[in-house]
Amino acid sequence: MARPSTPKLSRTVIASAALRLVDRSGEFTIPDLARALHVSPSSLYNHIGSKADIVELMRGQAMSAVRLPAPPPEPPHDAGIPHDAGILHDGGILHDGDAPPAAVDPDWRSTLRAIAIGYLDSYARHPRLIPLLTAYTVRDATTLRVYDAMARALAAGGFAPAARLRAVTILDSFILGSALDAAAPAVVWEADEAASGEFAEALAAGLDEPDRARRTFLEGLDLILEGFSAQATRADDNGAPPRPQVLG
Amino acid sequence: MARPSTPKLSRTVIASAALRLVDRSGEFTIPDLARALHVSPSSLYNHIGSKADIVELMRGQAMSAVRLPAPPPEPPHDAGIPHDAGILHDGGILHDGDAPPAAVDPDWRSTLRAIAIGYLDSYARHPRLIPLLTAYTVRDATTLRVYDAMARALAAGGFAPAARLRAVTILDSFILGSALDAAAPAVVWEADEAASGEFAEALAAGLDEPDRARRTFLEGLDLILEGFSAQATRADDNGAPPRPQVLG
DNA sequence: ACCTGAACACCGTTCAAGT
DNA sequence: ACCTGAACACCGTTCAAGT
Repeated sequence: MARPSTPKLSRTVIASAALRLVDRSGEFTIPDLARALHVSPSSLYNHIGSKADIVELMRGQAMSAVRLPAPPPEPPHDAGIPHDAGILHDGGILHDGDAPPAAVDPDWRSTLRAIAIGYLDSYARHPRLIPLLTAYTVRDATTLRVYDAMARALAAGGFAPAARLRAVTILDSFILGSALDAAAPAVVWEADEAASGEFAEALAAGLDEPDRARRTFLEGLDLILEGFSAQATRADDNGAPPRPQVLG
Repeated sequence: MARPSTPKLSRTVIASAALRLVDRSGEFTIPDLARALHVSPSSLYNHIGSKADIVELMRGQAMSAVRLPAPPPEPPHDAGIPHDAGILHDGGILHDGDAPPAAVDPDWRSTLRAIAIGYLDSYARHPRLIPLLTAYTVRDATTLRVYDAMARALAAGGFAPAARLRAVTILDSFILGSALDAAAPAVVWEADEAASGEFAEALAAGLDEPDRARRTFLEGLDLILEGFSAQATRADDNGAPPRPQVLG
């Protein structure tokens, strides 16, 4: 049986099987993967170029679960579309009501927050994948979509391009770092190390709090978002006329 | 020449050579490492247990460069520290004052900032090492020292144990994430992907700003520290005696 | 176009043998 | 105690051969 009439493999099927192996054991090898797919190792190379390729496929699969607010419908430049698009609300700041041109999201902060949480949750669903992702630069289109959604929300909040890049980077760094922390408990406390001290005390008090990683993430996220709001307001006070601008 | 009178290897020498390989190429193999040390591969196993062992040694070596504020001189428990008992409560958890805050650091925020920057810089000196570190849980004593220094500064700022753990975790996550971002540019922008949009605009504006990664890190760090200060002040207002407040 | 088996270069680790 | 060479099981990748 050399070539089956209907292909046994596809990039999607390979990525799913690899992700299952990683979820279970934290790693995967080509022979393992081939075995899980009832296929010979060399068969995989009809669909992928290298093992690193498979890692990128897994990244895409994990990220495709992030739900994003609908991007603005790309209006032709004469459109006076009443903007209310699929934006998430959970009670935040309101900006004054004169309608500026581009993407208007009066609740940009809640939008940003929802994206960040969805982004973290996608990682959290596959904790053991995360270390594998850190070795490579992102080329995955799905992940870029997430970045773009964050950038859009920030633009709506008045962040100029350079400030926007810094803000996305700050969020991305914090999210990835938090995912790593959640994946492997950051520290193994070994009794003989130093059983006293302010950090030991902190560990004793908080380490087995249920949902610790996620609650800590939310606290940090809100700290950062609060800072962004302050930046936006400050730029506002400086008198940027129609739209608040956080300057580069 | 089986056993030389003076050993050719040591854990330190192995770690240094491995770190040099990683700095140069982003990876290391046992044969490569042996070659760099003019030694046979099997010789290494007289000093280390496994390849993962070497990674931990490299982590320790990288972290040993972090300069920390001197820890308090461990006073005997009758020491007459004038304790102004400014323990504050956090989220309803009341910490009574039977153990006075050991170190009174009126400038806890600057201290924390200095530690965080030193921590990031240690990573930044060995960017290609970072991905290798994410696969393992920290057991390295040097790294624990850094956590402890951060916890001490936070305690001086009035953070109760549980809040202290959350704050250390937030900082650690952000620092590691930032180091990863600095190590590999977070995104390769490929022209055919989507050459327009708010994120593309941001990349165009800011991607080749000199020192981008570090400046972005500092901005995020100050955002987080500002948030910590606000938390401390808020807890203060809830009825604890006033504490010195440092503005950044 | 897609699967297979054989083959290759390479890796991490072990171990008996040497001093 | 510490280095060596030989050996082992295993890995990622290639490729001619089959349909």
